[in-house]
Amino acid sequence: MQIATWNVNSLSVRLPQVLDWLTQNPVDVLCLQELKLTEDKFPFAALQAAGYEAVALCQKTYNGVAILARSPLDAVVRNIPGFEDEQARVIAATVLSGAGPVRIINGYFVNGQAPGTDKFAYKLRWLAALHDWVRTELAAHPRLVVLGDFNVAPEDRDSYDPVGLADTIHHTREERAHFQALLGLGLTDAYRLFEQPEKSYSWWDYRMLGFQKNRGLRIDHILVSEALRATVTACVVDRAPRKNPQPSDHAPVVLTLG
DNA sequence: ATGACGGTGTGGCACCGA
Repeated sequence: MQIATWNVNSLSVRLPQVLDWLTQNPVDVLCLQELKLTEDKFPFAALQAAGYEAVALCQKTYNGVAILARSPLDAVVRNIPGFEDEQARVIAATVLSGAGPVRIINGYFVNGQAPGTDKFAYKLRWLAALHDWVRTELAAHPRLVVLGDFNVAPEDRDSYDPVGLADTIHHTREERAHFQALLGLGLTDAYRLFEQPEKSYSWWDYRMLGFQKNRGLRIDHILVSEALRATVTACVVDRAPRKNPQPSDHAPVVLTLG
């Protein structure tokens, strides 16, 4: 079973690339972030023609998340229960697999702009609410995957310039503590279960030849619960779509379960 | 210190992302 995450930075613009990628990478589940469209514009028909059902939480212009799957999606939850939020950032669903159901929580985590801003305070509140909700989800669904654009570089090796960017957004102690708190619930960063290339990232700035110079951050993550951990056989970043014309600034991350 | 690039909206630029 393969489960992938990809921040597409506008599904309207990137739909042809998503369909092309799915043809080359027929994963069982693809989780998308930054759809930037309303539900009436969501391409349900095109995805269904490609073999995928979809559930989405949409918002005009900003945010928006979706789960695409080859098998039926069940028990859908939109946003964090009990956390008032005007922004469309989370969708959860259960997918069936041969080995049993897998619970998926797909998040477009708050960016946070800069420490000290209202947006940063919102990011920390949002992360705290997510943590509490993930604990209850994990209790109900032992086979759990939490994935998406976390907007956190968990460690110095996840940043092209950990010294120059120390204590700036994605690199702060508070954000990293929240990431560690998620791991503390019994989740594992699947990417780090394996030897990976040095300086491997999932996002590169559009400006200043960021991708060509590999000035990036690893901020897109896939966390797996204890019950799934032993079944993980691979986790990779697929840099190929970042080389497309008109690419998203993020690359997909792909998890393989044995 | 700033902006660089790209997407969206009802625009002639501003806002946002990371």
